[in-house]
Amino acid sequence: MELIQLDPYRWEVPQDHERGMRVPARIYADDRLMAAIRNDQSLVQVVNGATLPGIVGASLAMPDMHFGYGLPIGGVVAMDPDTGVISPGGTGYDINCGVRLLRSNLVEQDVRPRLKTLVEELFRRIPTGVGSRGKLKLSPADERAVTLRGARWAVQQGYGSEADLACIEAGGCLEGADPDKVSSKAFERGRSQVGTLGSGNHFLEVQIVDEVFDEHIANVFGLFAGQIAVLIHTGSRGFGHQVCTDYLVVMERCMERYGIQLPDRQLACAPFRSPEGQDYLAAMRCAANFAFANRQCITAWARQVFEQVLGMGPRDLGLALVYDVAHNIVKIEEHLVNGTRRQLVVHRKGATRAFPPGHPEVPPQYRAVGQPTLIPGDMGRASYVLAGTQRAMEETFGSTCHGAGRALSRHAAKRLAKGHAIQRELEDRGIIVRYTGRATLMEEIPEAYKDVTDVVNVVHAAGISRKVARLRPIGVIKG
DNA sequence: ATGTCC
Repeated sequence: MELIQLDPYRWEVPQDHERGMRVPARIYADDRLMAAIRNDQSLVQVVNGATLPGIVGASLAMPDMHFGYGLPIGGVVAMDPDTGVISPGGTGYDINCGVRLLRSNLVEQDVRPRLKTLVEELFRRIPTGVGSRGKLKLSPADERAVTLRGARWAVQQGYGSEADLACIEAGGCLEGADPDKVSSKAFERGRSQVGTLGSGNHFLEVQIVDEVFDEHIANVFGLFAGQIAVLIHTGSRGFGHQVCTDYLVVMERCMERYGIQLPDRQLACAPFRSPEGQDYLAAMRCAANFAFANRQCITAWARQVFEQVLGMGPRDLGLALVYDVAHNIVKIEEHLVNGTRRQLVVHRKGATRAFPPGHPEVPPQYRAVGQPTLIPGDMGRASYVLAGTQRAMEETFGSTCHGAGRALSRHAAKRLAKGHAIQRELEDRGIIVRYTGRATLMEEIPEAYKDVTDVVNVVHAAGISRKVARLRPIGVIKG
């Protein structure tokens, strides 16, 4: 297909009517990242996204893009609510997979002597792995409350504070969730999974702020070089997975009736205003709220572990929430399209909201500098804190990348990891790792990922977010 | 990502 380089960081596949494209596809990458993308199936997927009814602007892909279900991971598509569709594959299986960052009053020498104990206690207290079950015993009524109230439910149970809620995307609770649109099977799978980490690239890391790129914004976010921080990466576990599974079936059944034809059945979708579309939206919001509550509970336990292991009180620790972002979600947002304010159905799938300075949805304490945007990398290299920009608002519906992005398939990663003592190799570099699944650790070997620094440099240079700080892991727990 | 095939 035709792929035109617009500038050093932007590429376009022009609208091709024969392919059914309604808009162009646009990809953010430099030459090196594009070399990996060019012959990848994910390029076909971002082009396929351009065929979705009602799509506005362009089908977008971030530099961490890689192959996913239907749309690439790293994709952003925005639809007109009156003429467009909503697509479960445009959000992904792990609804509201996301990340939250806690800052602290600590520096490395405060934790290094107790680091092994700290990581072991975090691992003991926070359930990890596929099928992991938490210590919370929820009644069906409790679980419904989780889906309606999100992180607020967790705070009301004593897990964290009101101050935390102010530092979560959407306040940790999406309006319009309807548990009656969620299957009993999803509720059964989720019942024991609030407050669990899961598997794959999900993790809790103890990190050090390794380099500050923007002193002013870092200061506003409460970050400084040498500081200890905690990054928590998890989602809606089996609950969201089941919601996605259920609604893919619903959409596949109704697409023909709505006269929707697409190049890939994995893009299954329904008109946004249809009953099926609205039901998915309400169920997706339940799963998003489940994930916000999940991260909130884990946060409370992480704080307790720090207090016990370091023998410090909460005020001295200062483990305050910097921010919590969703990576896989559908949001109804207002955007300027060719000079006109419009409500749009924004699908972010492996992409992060990056709202600019002055945006009303950025918490007041950060509003002058833009929304904190959290980019987890692999467990051996780094993660980043970025800030949202006006250019993101103008070009990417206020979105940026979400992580390093896989360079190797899980199978290829396992093959590469054979013969590596991953845990020991990381420990030799001062990174303590505790994990549940050996196979997962192999799939997550740092070399399986693109270098998150390359990805972040592209979104920074393209102007769709601004580099604030780099963090490096010293303690990791994984599923 | 996921009770990694009910």
